[in-house]
Amino acid sequence: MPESNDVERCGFLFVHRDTVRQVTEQMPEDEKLYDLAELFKVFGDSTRIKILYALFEAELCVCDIAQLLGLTQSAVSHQLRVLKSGRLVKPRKEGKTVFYSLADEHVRTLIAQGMEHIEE
Amino acid sequence: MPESNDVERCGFLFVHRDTVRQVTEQMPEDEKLYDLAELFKVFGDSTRIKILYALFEAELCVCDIAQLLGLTQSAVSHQLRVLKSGRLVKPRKEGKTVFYSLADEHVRTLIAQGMEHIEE
DNA sequence: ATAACATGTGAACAGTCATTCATATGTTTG
DNA sequence: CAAACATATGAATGACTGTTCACATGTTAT
Repeated sequence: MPESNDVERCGFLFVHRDTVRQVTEQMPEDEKLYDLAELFKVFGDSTRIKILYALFEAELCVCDIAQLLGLTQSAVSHQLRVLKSGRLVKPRKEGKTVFYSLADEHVRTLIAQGMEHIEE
Repeated sequence: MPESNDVERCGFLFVHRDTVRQVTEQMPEDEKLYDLAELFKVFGDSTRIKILYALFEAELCVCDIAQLLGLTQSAVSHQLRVLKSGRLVKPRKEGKTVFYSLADEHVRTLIAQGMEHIEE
């Protein structure tokens, strides 16, 4: 943690005090920023992205996802846990099998937006 | 890496061969999925999110960002490098100081979409 | 009840990452 | 040129993460 005394100063901020105020007023609370970073962290793994893409088309059980993507059942289960705790997918239990599907439409929009940035 | 012989099979995929086809046809190439994950990884850190939020309001130099967010100059510089290589911010050199600003509007949209998901 | 099956989970390991510290690069000023 | 300043960078460290392996849990069928 840096000193609270402003050891570092380049002089620009003193000229634009209103900018400082705007930034600090607009900035969300630390907890929200942390949560936001956590959300993006969930998208930040190619295995999880693959799983989400698979669920774009249809509800699938753990075993299906594993086969379809060439992954271990255990790996898929671990990642579904992460996706579930991020509220990106939701489970539906039917006997001994569990079907997963996208939790809401934000998932599609976010991934689509990301793809746009990649492909520009 | 799992066996190519399908050791694991739960039987559901055989019933819906068209679903398998849909998923595999719709799935982007591995490289694109990897790049997409890389992009989200850049958003997946609260320090970088803070920096982006600060740049929402105004173009800022490294020193300004450090002061404004209570971070080390070195830490900010390292993170700006990550943000720059992800094409989320762009630099503008003016003498010895370097001003950074958002690279395009996707940044705002993506963060806004993420916030929506958090706050729902 | 026992066996077969689908999924969940904990420990362990290797790889990745953010921060700090020291220092280098490049620019302006005296 | 030398000193001051803004920024960049490389190495080191501690923390976190994804996968694998072994096994536990819970369900269905015989």
